[in-house]
Amino acid sequence: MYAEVLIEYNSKTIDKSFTYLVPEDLKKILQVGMKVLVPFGNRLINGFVTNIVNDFNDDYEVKEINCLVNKEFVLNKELFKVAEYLKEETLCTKIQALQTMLPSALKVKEQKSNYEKLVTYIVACANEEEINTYISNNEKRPKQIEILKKILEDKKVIKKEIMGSSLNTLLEKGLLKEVKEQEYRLSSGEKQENDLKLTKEQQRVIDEIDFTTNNTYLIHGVTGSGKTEVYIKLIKKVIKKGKTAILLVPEITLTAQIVERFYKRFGNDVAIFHSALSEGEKYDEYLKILRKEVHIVVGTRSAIFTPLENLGIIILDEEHTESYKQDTTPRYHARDIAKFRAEYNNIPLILGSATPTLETMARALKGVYKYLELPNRVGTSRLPDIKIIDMAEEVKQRNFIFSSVLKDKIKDRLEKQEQTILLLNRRGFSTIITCSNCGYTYKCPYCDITMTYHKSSNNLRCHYCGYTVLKSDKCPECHDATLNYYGLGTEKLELELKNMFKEARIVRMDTDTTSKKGSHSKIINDFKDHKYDILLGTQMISKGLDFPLVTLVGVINADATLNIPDFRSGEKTFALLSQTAGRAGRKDLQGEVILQTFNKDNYILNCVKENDYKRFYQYEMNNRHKLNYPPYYYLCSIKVSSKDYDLASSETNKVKKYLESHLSANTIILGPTTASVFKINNVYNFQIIIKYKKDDKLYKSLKELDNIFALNNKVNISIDTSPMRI
DNA sequence: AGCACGCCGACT
DNA sequence: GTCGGCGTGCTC
Repeated sequence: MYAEVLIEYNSKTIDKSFTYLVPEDLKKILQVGMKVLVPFGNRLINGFVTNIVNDFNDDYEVKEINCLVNKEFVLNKELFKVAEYLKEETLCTKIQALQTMLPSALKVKEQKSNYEKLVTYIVACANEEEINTYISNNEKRPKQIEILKKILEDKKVIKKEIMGSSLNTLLEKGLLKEVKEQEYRLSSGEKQENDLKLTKEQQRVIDEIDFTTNNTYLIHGVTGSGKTEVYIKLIKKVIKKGKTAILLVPEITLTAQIVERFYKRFGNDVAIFHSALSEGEKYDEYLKILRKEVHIVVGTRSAIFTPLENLGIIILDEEHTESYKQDTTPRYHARDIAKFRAEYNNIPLILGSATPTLETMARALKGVYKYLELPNRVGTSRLPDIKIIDMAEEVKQRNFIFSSVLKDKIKDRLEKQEQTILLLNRRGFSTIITCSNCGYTYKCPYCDITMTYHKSSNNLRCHYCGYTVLKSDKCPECHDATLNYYGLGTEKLELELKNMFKEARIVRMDTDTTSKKGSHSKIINDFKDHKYDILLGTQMISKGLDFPLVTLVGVINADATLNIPDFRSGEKTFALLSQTAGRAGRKDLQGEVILQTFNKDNYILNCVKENDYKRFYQYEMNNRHKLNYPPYYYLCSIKVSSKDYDLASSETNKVKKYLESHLSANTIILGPTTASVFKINNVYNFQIIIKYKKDDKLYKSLKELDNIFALNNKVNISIDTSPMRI
C-alpha cells in the first residue's frame, strides 16, 4: 500500500505527488485528504495524501510515511475539487491552493506541540461515601471540607477557583484528582430568540428563493433595508432541513454587529472566521466545523473554504466589497469560489448589496442571476437627505476643511446630543511636506511614493512599505527651515475639530488607532454608548455599523476616490459614499449627509445625492462600454518586476511579444506600462493588461509564461486573472 | 523550499 | 594550493 503525497513546499518545481510506503499502523486509518509527516531529502516535511494506490512504477527507492499529523483533519472531496479549481483559475501551485484553504495552525511548519487549549478541572477520585467519612473525621479542616462539598455538589470544578494547599493535601490523599479538558477559546454567550417580524418586501424576497437548485440571486437592498434579517431567516430555513450555511462578510471587525446578532440568534451553532483571530482561536473554530458541532460559518474571504458538509446556502453580504478579492497569490475572488461551491452542492448563492458591482448588476438584468429588490428602509426610518457643498466657493471664504454648512450642522448636533460621523479617506496628518525654498518633497527611498506626515510620532511614513523617518526641522536638501504641509489626514482633522469644538468628545478610527487587538470594537462600542459625540475615520467606518443616534454624516473630501486613475473609481466612489451616507438616520431620527467636493457637478456625486443607483449604473456602463472594460470585456493583468530596472523592462517586452504571438487576434494587449506604483521596496514594476471576450488560448499561454519565469530568480512575474484594479 | 554538487576568483 | 561565491538540479 502506497500513498501519493503532495509536499508542503511552495515551489513550482516540486508541485507534484511523491510516493511513500504506508506503515503498518496507518494502513487502516489513512485516507485521502489527510496530513502526514514524510521524510523528504534529509528532513521531515508535512504533506497531503492525494491518492492511495497498491502499486507504483519501481524506478526509485520509496521511503515510509513518518506519522499522521492530525487524525481529526481530513480534507473532503469537495474541497479537493475546490483546490483544483483554485489552481486552474489563479495559476497557483496545488500546494499553495491547499495552504490558502486551511487555517495556518493546520499548516504545521515545525511540529508545533499542540494548539488545543486545555483547562484543568478537579473531580472526585474516591466515592461519595469515602469522602463523607473523610469530612466527618476532619471537622477541624474547614477549607478542605468546603472544597469537598463543592466537588460533591458540582462534580467538576475548575482548578484555578480552588487552588491552594488544602487542595494539594486532598490530591495527595487520593480523594480528588485532576482532569484536563479541551476548551474552545471563543464562545457565543447566551442564545436569545427574538424573531423580528418581516416586512412584506423581505418576505417576498425569501419566498423567491429556491433551495433545491443552483441559482445565483442578487438582493439589491438600500442601506437599512433589513438584509441581515433576510439572511437570518434564510439560514434558519436551511438549518431546519439539517443543512449548513456560510455567510461571508467584508471585514469582520467592521461587522462585529452582525456576529453579535448571529450569536444571539443561533447561539453556539455558529463558527467565526476572520484574520483578527489568533492562531489558536482559528484552530478551535475549525475543529468545531470538522466535528460537525456547528451549522453556520460567519466569516471573511477565507471562510469560503471552511469544510462545512451538506451545505444548503451561501450568502455574500456586501457583494461589491473589494476585500473579497485576495491581492496576493493565489489571487482568487471569494465570489468565484462561492459560485463553484454552490454549483457543486446544487444550492442557492445569494449576493447582497446596496451598490452591486456592475458585473453582478449586468448579469442580474440579463437574467443570469435572479434580481430581488428591497427598495425601502425597514420601519419608520427614511433615507437621509444628501447635500453637495461646493468647496471651491468655501475656499474663497477661507473655509479650507469645514464648509460653513457642515460646521453649523456639527454644532447643531452637539447641542441636540446627537452624534456625527466624519469620513476622511486618508490617514496621517499631512499628505505632502514640501520645502518652499528648493521644492524638495519627502519621498520614500524604496518606493515611488510621497511620504505622509504623522504628527503624533513626528515622523514620516511610507504607506506602501512602512518605511519611517523622523521629520527634521529643516529641509534635508537645502537646510532651509520653511517646510510646508499640504493635504489633510485624519490626524490633522482631529486636531482641527478639537480646536473648533472644544467641548466635543471626539474619537478617531483609522489603521493607526486600531492596530491593537480589540481597540476596534472598543471604539465602536464606546461610540455606540455615546461616550463620544463625533467619530472620524477612514473608510473603515463606512460599512455595516448601526448607530441609532447618528443623524449627521460629513464627507470631508468626496473627491478623494474619484480622482484615482482606475476604471473602477466611479463605482468605488458611489459605493463608498452611499454606504457612508447610509450610516445616518438608522432609527426614527431623520439623517443628513454633507458631501464636500470641488466637483459639484460630477455625475456620480449627483447620483449619490439622488440615491439613484440605476442612473449611476447606466452612466457607468456606458463608460465601460466605450473603453472596453468589464463587464463588456474580461481583464487579466500581468506584472513583471525586478530589482534590475533594465531587466524588468526588457523581460516585459518579451512577455508582450510572447502574448502577441500566442493569443487570439481579437484579444487586446495593452502595455507595457509602469505599474500604478512603479517602485515598491526597491523593486521596479511593469505591467501588461489583457482585455478579452473569449480566448481559448489565454490560460494555456499564461501557464506557459508562468513556467518560463518560474526558473528565473531575477525577474518575477505575477498574473492576476481577475484584477480589481489596474 | 532546502540542500548538495560543481565549477571559477581572492586569500590564510 | 584552499575557502567560498551562488548557478543547477534533485528530493519519493
